[in-house]
Amino acid sequence: MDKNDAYILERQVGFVMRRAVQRHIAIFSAMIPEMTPTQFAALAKLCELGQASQNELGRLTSMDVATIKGVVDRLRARELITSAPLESDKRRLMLAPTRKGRAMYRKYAAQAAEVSRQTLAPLDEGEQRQLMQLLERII
Amino acid sequence: MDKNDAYILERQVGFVMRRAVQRHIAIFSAMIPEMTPTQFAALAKLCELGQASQNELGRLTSMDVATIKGVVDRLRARELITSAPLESDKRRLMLAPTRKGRAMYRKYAAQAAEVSRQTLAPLDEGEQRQLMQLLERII
DNA sequence: CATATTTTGTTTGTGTACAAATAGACTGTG
DNA sequence: CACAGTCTATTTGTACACAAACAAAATATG
Repeated sequence: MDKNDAYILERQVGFVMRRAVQRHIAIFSAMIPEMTPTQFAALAKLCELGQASQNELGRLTSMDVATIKGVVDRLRARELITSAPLESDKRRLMLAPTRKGRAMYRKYAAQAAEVSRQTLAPLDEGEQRQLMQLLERII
Repeated sequence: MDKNDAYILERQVGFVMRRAVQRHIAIFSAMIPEMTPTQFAALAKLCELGQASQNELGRLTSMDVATIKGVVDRLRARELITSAPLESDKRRLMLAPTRKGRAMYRKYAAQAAEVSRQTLAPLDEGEQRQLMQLLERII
């Protein structure tokens, strides 16, 4: 293999993104030890929607069926959301935030925004916008 | 909460990066179903080094002690690497790729590079460089 | 030299993440 | 209406990822 096409782990997008996500999660759990980024994402989306089926919530938060089930189970165990089968479509499990869940969301929304700011802190504003736009295009 | 500081999940770096990583992993496992990105990373780094202790390999691939142990166990189970306690320092577990492991690495190195290309394919060359540089700065 | 500290590795527990198989409920089409 | 196909949710199994607690070995320091 030539020097020019050597596989250099540190220069692969996947590796760099993985490390960036690791740092982000570390910042998140330092700022908000009460819940994980995934749990907060699901709670936030459900608060935004008011209610949603488990499947719907999974799609909107990019979690597959098995993953969203686990997240929902844990949020429900902590009484942050409720779930009930839908009368008009018995396949679907309708979810809604509890009062406690909405309070939790309100309490941490500002902190969660701050997590994003800290994650991007090494960059100036223009670079932050750039990074976000580039990332959105490789999704 | 004001409209301007509403928490919009889709605009948070963490969420966007998580989705980008998901897409990357999907591309990887389509191109290289034989092993995971993590396993390939560990194998690639070990092939580059020739040998390394488990801890060392973990640090260089950004995996914590528990994670690297699992990855090493699976690579060893497939006889892609060997491990042996070091005589001069009995705490350390020295790892080295087997012939089979090196062959596996050689076989897939080009494909792994192609995974990175496909992940970045929506961007032109300048944008790809930009994204990589920005990501490296938020690690 | 003795012991406090650090380093390396293991174990356990929790939480994503995804594939594949299953079951029940709905929808569309003949 | 019947039934094939689709949708929703669950279950199981595998694989990261990290925290915390532990043990053994090495190193540092007094």
